[in-house]
Amino acid sequence: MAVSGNDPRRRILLKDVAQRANVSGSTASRALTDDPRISLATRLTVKAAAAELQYVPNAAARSLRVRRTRTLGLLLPDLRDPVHGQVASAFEQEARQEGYCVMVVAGERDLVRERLALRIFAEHGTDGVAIVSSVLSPKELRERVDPDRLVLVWPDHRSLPRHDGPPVPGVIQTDDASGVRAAVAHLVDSGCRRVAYVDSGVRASNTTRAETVAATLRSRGIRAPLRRFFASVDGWRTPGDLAAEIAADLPEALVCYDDQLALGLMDALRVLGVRVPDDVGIVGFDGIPYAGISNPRLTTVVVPSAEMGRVAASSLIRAIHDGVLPEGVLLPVEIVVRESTRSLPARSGQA
Amino acid sequence: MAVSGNDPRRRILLKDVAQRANVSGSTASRALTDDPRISLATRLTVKAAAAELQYVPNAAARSLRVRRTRTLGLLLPDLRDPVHGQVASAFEQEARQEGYCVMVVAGERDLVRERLALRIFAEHGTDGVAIVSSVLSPKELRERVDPDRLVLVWPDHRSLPRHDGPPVPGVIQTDDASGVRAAVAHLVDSGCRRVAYVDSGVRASNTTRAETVAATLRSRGIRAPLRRFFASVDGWRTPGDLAAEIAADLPEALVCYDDQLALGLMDALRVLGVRVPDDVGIVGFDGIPYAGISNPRLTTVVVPSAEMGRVAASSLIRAIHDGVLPEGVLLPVEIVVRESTRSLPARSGQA
DNA sequence: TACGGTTGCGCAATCGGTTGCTCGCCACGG
DNA sequence: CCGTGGCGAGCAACCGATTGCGCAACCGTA
Repeated sequence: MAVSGNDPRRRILLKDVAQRANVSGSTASRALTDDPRISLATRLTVKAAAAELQYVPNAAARSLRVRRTRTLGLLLPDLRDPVHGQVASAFEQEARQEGYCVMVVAGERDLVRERLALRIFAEHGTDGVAIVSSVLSPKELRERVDPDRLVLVWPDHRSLPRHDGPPVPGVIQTDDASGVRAAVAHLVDSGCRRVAYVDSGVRASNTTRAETVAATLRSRGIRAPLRRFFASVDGWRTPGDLAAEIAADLPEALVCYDDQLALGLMDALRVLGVRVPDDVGIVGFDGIPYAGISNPRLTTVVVPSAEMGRVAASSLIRAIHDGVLPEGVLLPVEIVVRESTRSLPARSGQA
Repeated sequence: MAVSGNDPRRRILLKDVAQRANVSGSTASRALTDDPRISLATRLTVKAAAAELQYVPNAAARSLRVRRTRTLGLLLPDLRDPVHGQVASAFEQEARQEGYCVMVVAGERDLVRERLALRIFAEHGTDGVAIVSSVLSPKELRERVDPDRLVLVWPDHRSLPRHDGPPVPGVIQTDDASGVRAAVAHLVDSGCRRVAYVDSGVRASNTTRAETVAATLRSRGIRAPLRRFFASVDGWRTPGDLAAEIAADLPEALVCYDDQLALGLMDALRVLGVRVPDDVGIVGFDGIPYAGISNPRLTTVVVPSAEMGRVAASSLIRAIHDGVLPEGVLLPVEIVVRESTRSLPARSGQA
């Protein structure tokens, strides 16, 4: 009565389950998907057989037929970066909860690699694609990927046009401008007038953000032109070099492109004997975990990275089901004041 | 004479390419894979047709037939953690270079989720699976996944038996013990005798590492029993609580389970007015980027995270091709002495 | 001219599920 | 007693690429 066949360790197919349950393959298939046409008794029999045999369906065969893979593509610049790690983590978690799995490619901010990634996604027939901070233009992206199955995640709206207008469908952004304004306002309120902006690099320059800094300063009655520094010029420069340039004519406060830069700068300034916040205030951007435990702790604009990933996944999945892209989202940011900036000057009671 | 069919935007199939090149589907297939049986002329024609039509092969159909997906599964605890981010990044990069793409699942140190991940990998027919620091036992893992297509990556050999023996095939580890010994030796050399070990948690306790600390101390003639602290007991405790416990009877130096813990502890100790390294020395483990720019900069045992990911991927791919698992690898670690520990007291010349 | 050997390519089966359509069976109503 | 309807299940086509086998054309040689 033992049922085990003559095969040693062949993979179990639907056919085997059907045989075990004394039904046809079609019935077995329908039973496993709870097709109402199949009687409850049969359904249970089939499921029991499947469980006993440890049946594992073949996704390739299935998706060949149904033209869906329950797979999402995620393209991001770098998995090492804490922000993108957060985004990827939340994206994957949300996707998994919805029964999707995620194919990840790190494009490394390289045009060729990113295009290749999109092609891989196409070959594998991902049901949807999410793209984080691509170096490809939104236009090109929408050409290469079905725009109805595409969400764009722009934690920093770099290279994406103004985000002040109405939300663009399928685009998930953070309210950077508000964050920058809050940061500058905080600095001005605490008595700083000579505020400079430290950008990541000349090429990847975030002009929009610098402009927001400048505009906010002007709106506070500070007319002096905004000083800008660049963390990288024509390749790379060490934080030390950057710090030296800054220390040569120290502003009262620095707004940095992101926390990583801010933290690196703090370290380099310390080497030069520049004290934070006494000699210069520093504000970061992103709110990475380490900003909360640095010495001094970093004042920063906290971006909801995890939320971005989660929203990206759920929007994408909704788009797949409904066939139409959900409205764009503009996520709020929040400034968290810590030790790297001075508190209000007038009433200098508090530390 | 225009060739364009009557279809609007149907996906291009191999059939279409074949038609365009006036050959059969089989010939088209072989031409695209550079089968030597196909004449050069035909090959070029077919490739030109494919390029013109922007043909994208259907991976599902292909893998259904050839029983290979050129996909690897990567299961790790968490994508947010800098170490795992490094591993994942390097793994993905190496895999991509070899023409494989990666399906990532974060198991969140949860048995159910990890098992589910393995099932997903099975359904999708990943050609191989890499597992980083699973909560599943190596035994169970090898039961659920073809052991010849499985590599285990254990950055911290937690829950994996001794790694002092010969390397186990398919297992990639770091030489933790050497790192710990080096760390303790450094502390003792710089004059510390009352060294304590701060573990991550009671449950996830890394007894092996604590034992190594103890053994090294003994070998240096320090007979006092090793004091141990735990970053989490029955759930969670704040770094502040932990720091308070430690500060109550301050050792001369702390060896921490990892950098994240060490950095958090430094912050909490600072709040309590404990100075590092003057009042207590601190050594971390992992060598995450922030350890190099913290204040004070953290002395730590640097683990080659990226190398682990890279080796994992290349080992796995070799296993897939050769059908047999490459030898296990024990990667060296390196202690980097920075500011969080005092330098040599007596002959304070060399580091 | 006939024949064996190459060379170049096509036919059709195949991978493993899914699904439109059909069919048998049974109960019920006329 | 026969027609009708509904229920449950099976047949066979299909998804799109790969590949074993066979075949035709063409070569050279006797």
